Amino acid sequence: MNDASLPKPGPRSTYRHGDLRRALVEAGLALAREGGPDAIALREVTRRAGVVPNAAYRHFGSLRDLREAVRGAALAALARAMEAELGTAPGDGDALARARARVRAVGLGYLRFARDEPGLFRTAFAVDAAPVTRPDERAGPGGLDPFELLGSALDALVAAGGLPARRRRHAEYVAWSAVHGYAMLIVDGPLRALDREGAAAVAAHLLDMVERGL
Amino acid sequence: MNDASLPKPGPRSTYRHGDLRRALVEAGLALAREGGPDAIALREVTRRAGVVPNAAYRHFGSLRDLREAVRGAALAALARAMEAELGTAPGDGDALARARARVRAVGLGYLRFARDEPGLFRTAFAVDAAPVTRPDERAGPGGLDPFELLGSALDALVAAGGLPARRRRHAEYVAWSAVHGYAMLIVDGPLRALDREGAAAVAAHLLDMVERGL
DNA sequence: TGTACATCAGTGAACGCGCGTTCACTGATGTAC
DNA sequence: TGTACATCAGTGAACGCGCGTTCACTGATGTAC
Repeated sequence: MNDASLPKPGPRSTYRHGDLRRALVEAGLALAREGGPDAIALREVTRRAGVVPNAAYRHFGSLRDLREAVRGAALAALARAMEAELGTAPGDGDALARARARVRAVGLGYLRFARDEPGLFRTAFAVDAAPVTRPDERAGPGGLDPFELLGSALDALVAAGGLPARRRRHAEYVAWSAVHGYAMLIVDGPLRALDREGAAAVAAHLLDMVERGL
Repeated sequence: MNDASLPKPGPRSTYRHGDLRRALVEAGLALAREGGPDAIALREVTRRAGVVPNAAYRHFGSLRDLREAVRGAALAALARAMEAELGTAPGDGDALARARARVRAVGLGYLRFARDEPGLFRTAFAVDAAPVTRPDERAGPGGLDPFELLGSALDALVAAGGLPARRRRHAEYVAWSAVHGYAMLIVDGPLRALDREGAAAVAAHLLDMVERGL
């Protein structure tokens, strides 16, 4: 959070903060991690950043804008988790097997993030009347946001002959729905009670169904 | 809301309310319908019920309890929508076709409710640290809650030979996840932008996938 | 049938809280001369 | 290299708000005699 790029550690010695915008988003992420999207309060965020409440208004027009920035950062964290899982997908086998493995990895990364960071996951998909984030704010290191990562894995699957092109269009929404729903039920909902291995087994069945169903 | 069982219409003429508990839950449902679970505020609920704020404490121990009651009522409304859709499922064809149609109806009812009542839908699945509702509070007229309706449709599918018994266990979660995820993405999320017929087409594909994938 | 009384659902007033946002300010920083 | 100055990021104090919850109360209702 307070990384080495800030002028000095501890209580600020310089009058200016240095990188307050970033610090506010980081504090917002920490709150979201702990308590979900509703836990992001302007006063608490500035408190954690060691700054007076209205200082936030130099960087965000309103609480809403701050929340939106935090939401973008949560989406970027999700994208990062998906990319990490993609990185472990096997590179051997034929093109079709590799493409299938990548689609599966996208789903697994999504589910892993939901399980490990429920607060951030909920934040990433929080309702907000004006859901506009700058594309680069919600992308992972590869420059793609979570939805685009899925899209590109499906494109590769089509190219490898694993998915008829005419099914491509809805495939995106259908696959996403299945994985998203499971994530929600685990994170939020009635499936919270499932133990770790039960959850993993259901996840495997779910991804099987998506593969078969596409 | 104020139905004929209440002593008199308009401003209360009698000192006692008559059925305040019910009136509070109804007012909570109205708020949830308009603004989702977070819109359920004790003061606003009592205001709408025409009663002083602390009157609510005769019927609920805290705001949390009131919210939980409203959540149960939202689940019951969902169950009602699913039962309504089940009522339109074709009764002709062989047992297998009928069982399939019923599973599909369960999914369609769920999606229809999510589309028509997004606020109630979100309320029905709102996180709350102590998620305990009395079973009869969340059931539809048939006495089953939404999850049990799905379960019974799947049982019938197994009985009709449409689903291998060994797949029964996870089928519940897998099917639910797919439908729930789509509902969430439509209600809350990035798929809000889909128009009505696009949404219906994707829904059909999704249910196809579930049928095939099970 | 009439009266005294206990019950308890709803009243009225007040509490302290954290919130988002506003205003006029101040003083560290970087730039122009 | 040194000085005057404009900029603007963060300060300090205050606002009004709606919230959940508490307390002591009151008076309509139903019951016992």
